[in-house]
Amino acid sequence: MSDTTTPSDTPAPSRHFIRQIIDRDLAEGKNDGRVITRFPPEPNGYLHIGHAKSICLNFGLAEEYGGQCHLRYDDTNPAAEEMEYVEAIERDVRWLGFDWGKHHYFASDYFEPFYRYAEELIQKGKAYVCTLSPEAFKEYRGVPTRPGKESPSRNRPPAESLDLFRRMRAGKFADGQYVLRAKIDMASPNLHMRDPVLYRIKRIHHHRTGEDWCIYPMYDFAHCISDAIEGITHSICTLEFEVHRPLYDWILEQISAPAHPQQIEFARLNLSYTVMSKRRLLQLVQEKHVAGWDDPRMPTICGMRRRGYPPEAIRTFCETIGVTKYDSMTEMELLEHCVRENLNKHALRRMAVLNPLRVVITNFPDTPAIDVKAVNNPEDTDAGTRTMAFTRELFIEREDFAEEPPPKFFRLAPGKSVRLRYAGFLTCERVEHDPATGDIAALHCRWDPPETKVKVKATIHWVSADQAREIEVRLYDRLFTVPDPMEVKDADFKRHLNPRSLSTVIARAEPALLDAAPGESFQFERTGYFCADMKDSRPGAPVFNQTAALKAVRAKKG
RNA sequence: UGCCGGAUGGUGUAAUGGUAGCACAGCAGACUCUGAAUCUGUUUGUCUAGGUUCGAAUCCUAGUCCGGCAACCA
Repeated sequence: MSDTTTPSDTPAPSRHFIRQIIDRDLAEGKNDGRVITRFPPEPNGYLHIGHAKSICLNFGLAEEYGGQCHLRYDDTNPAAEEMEYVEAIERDVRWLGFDWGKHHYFASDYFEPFYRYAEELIQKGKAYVCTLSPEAFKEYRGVPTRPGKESPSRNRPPAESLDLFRRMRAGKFADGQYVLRAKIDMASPNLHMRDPVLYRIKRIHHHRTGEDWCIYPMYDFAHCISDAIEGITHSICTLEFEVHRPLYDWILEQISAPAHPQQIEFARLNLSYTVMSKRRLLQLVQEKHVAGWDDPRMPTICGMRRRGYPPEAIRTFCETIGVTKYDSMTEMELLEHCVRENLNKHALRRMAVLNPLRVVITNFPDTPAIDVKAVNNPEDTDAGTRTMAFTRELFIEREDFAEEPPPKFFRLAPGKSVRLRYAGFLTCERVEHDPATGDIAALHCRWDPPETKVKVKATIHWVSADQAREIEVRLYDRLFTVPDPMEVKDADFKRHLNPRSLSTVIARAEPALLDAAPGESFQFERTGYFCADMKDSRPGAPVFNQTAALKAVRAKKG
């Protein structure tokens, strides 16, 4: 993919708090000046725009400081993890414009080291095999305001725990029968320090290690060690892991870890009019509220790709929103602004009429057609021009005509004139109604060539009725009707689903649009940005997804 | 009633003891063969109360409010 980002696309990077931490570390000579980050998705769902923020942060920081960013799958719980997701994640990260080079890892690659570190912990008396039932475990843990109780297993001699742990690995016990726990402090005000579970028994097929293991490490145990093994310097995660940091540090202090990375937390992205959790997105897919993970209405990376959002625009957005430590809700308008800003510069202009109204030119010259020259992109002279056939019968947008125009209506009305983009002027002489329905069936108009001096306040787009071809166009509105579908806890977010988030129309398009390559973006003049769908387009028969509408002042002013 | 974190216009952010700035959104205007884009102007802000200081968004104290934490999830 070409990098079309120009300096003006990208705001001057703010020295957000993570950059400041790294600057300070570098100044102090920490980590021998290395900056190694990682993006650690769990392969149990598709990536969304919130992940894009993390990807841009981690890969961006590595790039910026001449370091390295590892792509690592946090695949320590095989319950919902699948290779399908692994492949989708790679495609999405690459499409966003980032490259992990040879640094492509799986936490499951470290199952053996994890196990050895667990044994080390047991031998040091810092971990024990606990035989409490899950119910008892919960009760012993206590609540935030009350300390927990120590498990009877807590003082089990290391040798005995070691034996038990080895038998856990060997499959001698039932799922959930025993767990390995860290021996920390049952009275800690931080629940995560109350002898947290390190390993559990789960006989589940793992997407990479198959049936090799029946015990799997927990996130807290696996993540810090993975970071240490890979020599990560700055382990950047979201705010909810803040309370896990003492445990991250505790584990690395107890074992003979090769390094001790620094965990730094930032606020995850919230975007208005959508939801941002894999669980809820999965629900939308499974319950068929959308057509799949890559439905263009989804906030997933693949959905946005299909929608026609350029990766550069997403990266600009991620830089623009900044990085902080407090929860916020970013307005969808900002993302759309970044998308339009990019597409305005790069998308070729074409004409398509979404809701056609027939126009018959009463004084058309005695010729089948007149060739008119149209500019492909006024923002980019290199994009050249094209020729369009202007004919006696046209289609114009139904909303560009008003039989009884409201005040400040600039477009066509009985007796009024309007400019046709690149093709002279139209003056409405007669309105033809459908005798049965009374609907406007056609307009009979006088035409004046471009060189005529006609005073008009608007220019409208058009297509030749003979030459235009029918194309399927999908128009999108926001997925939800409210800015924060999750605002009311425990309520069903799906009740805010917008029933009109998708509408399909058959539009009339200028012939040049038929050649659109899947994934290619255009501006339909005066209408919006549209992208030829990558899945449903056929050669010569593209299907267009609306990427974003043009800002429509006319809606307000009549 | 516990612990951790946080609070700057409508929204997202910057300013790290020295003129509260930028972007989005809004509004108004200019320009325009896209009512787009572009350009110009503009409304709106430091959670509260004390304190330190010549000077506080920034430091201190107390309070208020918000978020996270009680999976053998990540």
